[in-house]
Amino acid sequence: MVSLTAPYVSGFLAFREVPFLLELVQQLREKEPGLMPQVLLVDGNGVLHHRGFGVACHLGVLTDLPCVGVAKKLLQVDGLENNALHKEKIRLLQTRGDSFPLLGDSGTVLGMVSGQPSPSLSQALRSHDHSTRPLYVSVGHKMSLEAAVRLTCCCCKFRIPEPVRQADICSREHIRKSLGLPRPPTPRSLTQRPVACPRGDSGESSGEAPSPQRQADRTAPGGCRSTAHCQVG
DNA sequence: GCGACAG
DNA sequence: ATCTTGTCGC
Repeated sequence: MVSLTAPYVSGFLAFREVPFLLELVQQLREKEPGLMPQVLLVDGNGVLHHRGFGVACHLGVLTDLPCVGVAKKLLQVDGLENNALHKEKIRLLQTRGDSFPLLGDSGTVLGMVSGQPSPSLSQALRSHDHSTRPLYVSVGHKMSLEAAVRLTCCCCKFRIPEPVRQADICSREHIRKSLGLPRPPTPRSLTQRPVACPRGDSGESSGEAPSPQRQADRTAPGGCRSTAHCQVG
């Protein structure tokens, strides 16, 4: 468990979370090199950012590991808007793996919107609610957007990629056990969790979702939680 | 009051 | 992020 001090400010997520994620990767390098992931799925954006350098880029450069930015909401930058047209494109995504590029005013493809990862989920939501939300995938470091989208999609059992989802679940559980239920008077709890996946030769590559390996949770003023996950191809 | 808002 | 409301599926 760690304690964050920097507040969350849109556009500056990396300054709040990268220090701790980087430390975890470094600890893994020296203590469990065999568990070093080949790629990290980061809960946030890569080049889909105000300055073209989101948290996934930061972590990638500092760790020298391939990174993918996976956001749940569109960061409206470079002219990109979560407007009616955008929503219509999302609505047209029909099957698992369907996606469309996010082309900014600058002419740069900043990322891809990935459709319903789960067939069952998409069908259920489509029949009753068109609000099924996509994932916003962007390049973080050392990987093409196409590969990033494919990898992300392959990690999805449900909407959120399993490495990210498990880190989320585990960190919440950790906080629940150590701090108990959050109380209104006290600062909100915030967590952060990186997940590591073993390389193919380890017993884990049984074709299943990468299991969460490590997590670092931290509480801070204004708490929040973020995750960096790693996944093996 | 309204729009924005990665986590 | 967190919270609330509503709906469907298991």
